[in-house]
Parts: sequence; structure tokens; C-alpha cells
Amino acid sequence: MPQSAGEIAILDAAVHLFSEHGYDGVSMRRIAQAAGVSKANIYHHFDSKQALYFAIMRRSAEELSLLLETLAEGKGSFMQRLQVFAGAHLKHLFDHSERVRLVLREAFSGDEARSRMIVEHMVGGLVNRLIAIFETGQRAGLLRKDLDPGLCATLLMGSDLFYFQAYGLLQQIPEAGFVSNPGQYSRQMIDVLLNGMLAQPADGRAGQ
Amino acid sequence: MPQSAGEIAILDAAVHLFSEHGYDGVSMRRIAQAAGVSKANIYHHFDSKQALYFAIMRRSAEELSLLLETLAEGKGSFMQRLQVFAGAHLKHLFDHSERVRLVLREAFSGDEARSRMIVEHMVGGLVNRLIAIFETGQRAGLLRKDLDPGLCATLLMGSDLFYFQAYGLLQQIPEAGFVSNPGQYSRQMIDVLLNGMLAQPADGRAGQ
DNA sequence: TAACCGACCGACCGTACGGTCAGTTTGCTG
DNA sequence: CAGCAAACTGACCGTACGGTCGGTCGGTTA
Repeated sequence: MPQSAGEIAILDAAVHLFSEHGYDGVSMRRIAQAAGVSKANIYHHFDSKQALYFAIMRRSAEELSLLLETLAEGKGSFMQRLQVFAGAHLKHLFDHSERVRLVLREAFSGDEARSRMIVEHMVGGLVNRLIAIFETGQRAGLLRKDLDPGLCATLLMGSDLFYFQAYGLLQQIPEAGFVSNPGQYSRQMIDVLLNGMLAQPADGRAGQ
Repeated sequence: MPQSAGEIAILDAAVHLFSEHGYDGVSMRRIAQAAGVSKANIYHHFDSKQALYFAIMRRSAEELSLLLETLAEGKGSFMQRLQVFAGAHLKHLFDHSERVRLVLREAFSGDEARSRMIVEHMVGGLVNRLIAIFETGQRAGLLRKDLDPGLCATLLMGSDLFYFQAYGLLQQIPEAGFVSNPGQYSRQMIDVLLNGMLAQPADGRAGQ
């Protein structure tokens, strides 16, 4: 995968612009200008606008899923693993916000083919691993048996993802003072969820 | 607010198309064709593409916030009100999915001015009312005092919103069998959250 | 040094875009 | 039925779009 300086500049500019304005909101001229190259040069490196977009999507999906791999590998007790995962997952979202936004837009676009690709290449494995963790906890008697493990996984990841998506919006609600502190949100969020899911509520609540 | 049959057709077509493809993904020609009128006729009723889009956004925001008003007016105990609200809110999202998608896209766009408008005209009042409910529960000793009421409100609304957004994607994960049943999701979700938030876990868990 | 190659560019093509305008149809009112 | 405003249309405008093409240039290889 040989990459010239120009090609890297093109990819960087395209990621930034597509992430902010979406596929239809960005023209090849604008990408070329932002990358400091000619429009024709983009077509030397990529067959079409769609091909450039797909290349970015594929790269982003690979990078993100690779990073997510490590998140689910946590050691320690059932609760510790989930606490660490939730915090790390939220940090991961903010640390790679551009690529996350890019993939999220595609995932929630409603297009079946696109979301299937994202499930296969990204969230599928992660969700399955999360579900497995919850099932283990259920069998071990730590987790309430009347809950669907898939629902638990959805609730955990969804709470992080929604917070990430709504972060800018939440900051404009004066009554929601907690929003500027992702760490505090993550701690309280996982505390509520685990207390609600566990067979018997934990004694030491994270609090504050 | 006089509306001819043509204007209504234009608005309906525009809502449908903008909701599915976003502002940049829809042309005036396409709207005109879908509405069965000439492109020039759209410009007779609306000053510009932006004006048409804003008119739709304002109408959608008004309609949705009006419907949401009634949701928070529930009577009964603390828990009952929240249970009913969560279920009704989720149903509300699916019943008006086109307009919801339209507003959500704008809300999460990252543009500060746009999300501020949405907060002021829509979610602001609802979130405040939800927060007030949680504060009441906290003062009454029903709710854990170490939780931020704003976080509780975010978690409740966010769980519904994320499920709505991810519905199409979740259906492609074979292990997540619960997804085709919003009612079941809502029941288990609110059950987990309330059990995690309450000062002492409820005896009768919703289960199944 | 000649042949070659990938990186890169300016100019151009056909098309679709948002928007305008002169003019026709329609439906209501005096 | 005359008059008039609102509803509506087809043809058109300038611009920006995605994409193509012929060609330049610097570095490697034989």
C-alpha cells in the first residue's frame, strides 16, 4: 500500500470534510483545495468520489475495530471489566471523533447494505463479545437472569454512543451541568446500569 | 397559514426526501417531481431551498414538541410516570420516524447554532421537566441522592433515542433477538435503569 | 542517455444544480 | 362576465458538479 505525501494529504482532508459535512456536502474541488493538490490528482489516486469515500470508510472501520478489539480484552472481575470497558469506550469515541462520526453517519443512514457492512466489519464482533461477557455473568449468577444479554450490551454501548453524539447539544442545556465531564458521566452511567442489572445491588456505589 | 393542495404535496415530498437523504442529498427538481408539481411552483410558495428546509424543520419541531408535551404530563407514582413516559416516548419516535430523523440529523450535526435552536424549541423543555421529575423523586427519598438528575434524564431519553437510531442496524445482529420488539426493549430498559437509580431496588421486577 | 513510470497539473466536457421570469390557467368576487 | 390575485408552468441563466485528457516533471533503471 504505497502512499505518496499527496495521497495522505488527500485522505486526511477527505476524512475531515466528509466527517463534518457528509458525502453530498463535500465536492472534489473542496477536497483538492484543502489537501493542497489538483482535482485531477485525486483521480490519479482514486477512481471516483465513491471510491475515495469507500477507501476512507474501510480504513476508518479497520482502525476503529482494531482499537475496539483491545477494549474488550480487559481482565479482572465481571464488574471491573465492564467499568473499564465503558470508560475506555467513551474515551475512544472522543479521541477518534472524526472517524467515529463518519462511521456513525453511515451506520444510522437507514441503508440496509451499508449498515450490514458496518455490522460485519465493526460492531458485530464487539457486540458479540459484550453479549458473551453478559452471558458469562448471567451463568455465574452475578447478573439478573430475566434480562436479555443483547439488551444489556445495547444499553451499555448505546449510552456511550448517545452521550458522544449529543455532547454538543447537551452542553447547551444549562440544567445538565454534568455534561462537560465525560469521565463523571461514564462512572455514574455504568454505576446505574450495573446496579440495575446485577442480581443483587453492589454495596459500594461509585457515587459523586 | 393558507395552504393549497400543491403546497401540501411539496411539504410532504420534501419531508420524506430530506428525512431520508439529508439537505445536500435532495435537489429541488427531485422534490418537484415527487410532489407532482413544477420546480418553479416550489419557488412560488418558498423563497429558496433553505427557506423550504427551515419551514419543514420548524413545523416538525413544533409538531414533535407539542406531542412530547403530553408525554411528560403522566399521572401516578414516580415509577409509573417514568415507565409510561419511556414507553410512550419510544412509540412516539417510531410513529413519527420521518420527522424525528429530520430533527435528529440537525440536532447531532455539530453546528452550534442549529442545535441551540433545537434545544430552545424542543428538547429543552422536555429535559427540564424530566429533570424536575427526577429531582422530586430524589427529594422524596425514592431516588439515590448521589446521582445527577440531568444524567438520569439523559440516560432515559438517550436509551430510547439510541434504540430508535440503531434499530435497522441492530436487526442485522443475529444474537440480538430482542430488537424486533420495541415494547419488550422499553420494558426491560426502564426496568434496568429504575432498579439502578432507585434508593432501594423494586421488589416486582418487570422481567421477561 | 534513453526509456520509462508514477505524481501531478490546467483546461476542458456534459450535466445537474439553485434560482428567475414571462406568461398561462384557475377560481373567486364585484 | 370582467377583473384580479393566486397557483402554476416551460424555458432559460450562470455556476458548480463529477469526471476526462493531454501533457509536464523528477526520479529510477537498463
